[in-house]
Parts: sequence; C-alpha cells; structure tokens
Amino acid sequence: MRIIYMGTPDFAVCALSSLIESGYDVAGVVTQPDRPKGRGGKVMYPPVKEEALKHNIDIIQPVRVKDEAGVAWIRDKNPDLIVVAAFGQILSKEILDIPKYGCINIHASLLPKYRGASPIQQAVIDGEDYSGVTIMMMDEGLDTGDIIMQKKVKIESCDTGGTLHDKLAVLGGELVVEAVKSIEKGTFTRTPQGDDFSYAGIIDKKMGLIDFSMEAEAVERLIRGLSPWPSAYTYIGGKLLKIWTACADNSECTGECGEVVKVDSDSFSIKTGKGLLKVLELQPEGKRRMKVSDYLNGAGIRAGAILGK
RNA sequence: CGCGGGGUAGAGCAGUCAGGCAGCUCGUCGGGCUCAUAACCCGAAGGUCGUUGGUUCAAAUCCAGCCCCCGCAA
Repeated sequence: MRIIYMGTPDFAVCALSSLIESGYDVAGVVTQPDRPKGRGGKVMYPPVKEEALKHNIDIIQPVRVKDEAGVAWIRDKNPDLIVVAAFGQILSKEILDIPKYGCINIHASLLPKYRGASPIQQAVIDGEDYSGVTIMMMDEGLDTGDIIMQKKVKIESCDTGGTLHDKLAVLGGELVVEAVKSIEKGTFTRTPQGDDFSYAGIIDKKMGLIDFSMEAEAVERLIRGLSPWPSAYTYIGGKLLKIWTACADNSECTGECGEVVKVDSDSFSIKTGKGLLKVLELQPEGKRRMKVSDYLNGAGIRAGAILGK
C-alpha cells in the first residue's frame, strides 16, 4: 500500500507517524509552504514537514496543490491511497481520482457536525458533551464525504481546546491505521453523512475578546475552547489581559458586567450577564502566564475595577 | 533588521526618569495566641539586582554589547 500523506499542523503529525510505525509505505508528503511565524518573523517549517524530514520522506510544499506541478508530482508517486489530515487546501477531482483506493480524510469531529476548519475549539465553546474523530472518504465538498469509521470522545469539564486536540490527534492516528487496514482488505463500509450537518468556521483571534454580558458559563467555555490558542482575553487599564483558567459561579451580585466584585486570596470574581466568573489563572500583557494568587501579590486588583478596556 | 513590554529572595512586584543603607505582598522556617485554623501577633532565613564590559568616589539605577521570557503583528 503506497500512501501519499497530506497535512500541515500538529494535529496531522500523529497520524503520519502512526502510518509509518505501522509499516505503511508513505511515499510522499504534501504540506503547506514554509511561512514566517512567531516573533521576529522567522520562517518555520510546518510540523508535518519536520516529521517527514525525520523519516526521509519526499516532500512538496505547493501554494496550490491543484496546479499542474502538484498533480504531476502526485501522479509520479503512483499512490494507492491518499490520506489527508488538516491539510488546509481543497483537493480537485483530478487529484481525488488518482489513487486506486481514493482519498480519505481524518476529521476532528463527529461528522456531519462541525465540518470545517476548527471543529475542536468550537465543540468546547458550544459545550458539547462529546467530540470525536471521523475517517471519511473524500469527495469534492468540504468534509462531506461518506463516513468510514467514527469514534466518540467525551469532552470533560476540564478539557480545553488543547487537551481535546491532543486526545483527538492520538485517536486519529489509531483510527486511520484501522481504516487503511479495512480498505486494504476491502471490508470497509461507507455511510453517507445525512443532512444534519453544521459548520465550524475558521478561528479568528477576535473571537477571544470576552463579552462579560454573556453568561458566566458561556464565558468559561470560550476560555477553555480557545486555550491554549488563540486564547480568550479582556483589557485592564488599556492593557491586554488573557484569562487562562476560570470557572463559572452561579451566585449573583450587584454591579455592572465586567466589574470585579470579589477578591479572594487566590482568585477574583467578575460579574457577567448571568452569574460570576471566578478567575484562577491569567496573563498580563508582556508577562508570562501566572496563577491569580501570584498576580494578586504584585500588581493586584481591587473590587470595583472594570475589565474590558 | 516588523512593533512593543520585561529579567531585582521560592512566587508576584516596587525601586531605574533624578546614581548614595536591597524594599513590598505572598510563601518558607521558628515562636506566640486560639477549642481550632488557610485567620491574627512576634521573629528569622533567603539576593552574583539576567550576563559581559564601560563611566563614576559610588551603579539595580547611566552607556554599549550579548543571552533569555512575553504581548502585538504576520
């Protein structure tokens, strides 16, 4: 079984290494071009490229894989199967038709729910009880192909976008190997997704701006969903303040939304549209992430302070 | 050379502008109070002030280089 693997970020690394460890012939890797990232604009390799380099696998990094050069490269590799995970580009029908067994995709949601770019964070933000991984046969639509297999994962109350991402990445690696085996044996089944779908749009940093007129529970989920990236934030004294850990508290209190109404030794509570948000871990602009007990020892914050500007 | 904040006791910070005794809050340790305590009172330990060099009678503080952490932007 000759496989071409297409993927870009960390999420896609697990599945690539699982396939390699399981002895499959990964003949080539397609990933996004190197882009300037991080402070100082240093050029970084996509994580999947790093992994591919460790195993001396041929790599291409086309701006548009649909272009002639990309298609020719894939054809030249003569793959039996293409495996795609968080690649970030749409495949043309021309490419989908190249491999004998077609193209399969690893998607981090229980399709047909949460098609699209950021299913993991969105599921946490929405307060879903379950998330999971779906392996599907790709077609020309966005995450619309027939389901080959699917596995549920419970979203725990302490799960963040980051912890769920890691669980699903590992699960995706396990599941894709099973799926490839069943494709080899011809024992797999295809189940159409049905019409009850939803989309998770691309995550925008501005989504992290906390609106304290929302319910405390919704704010708490937003914080968890956007941790560790891109993070939920507010402002204090004109400076950015990221909130890393907080929990909703149902007690009510007078004051305006965004007002600090209570300060304890290891937390402070903010009034929201419904209930209080008890903040436990945060990060002031220019500082590293810290517990609120530490924060209170230094700069401090008093009841009556207003967050959000 | 993208823009900006920062490095001072185990933690979080003030002090730097205007050079002159190393400070605050918390934690730790010891003692006291208390039916009791994470509360309160008394006391103690803990520092190459990121690093190298320069200026100076004197540098955390001024000047130059380097290292590291972080926010924004992309």
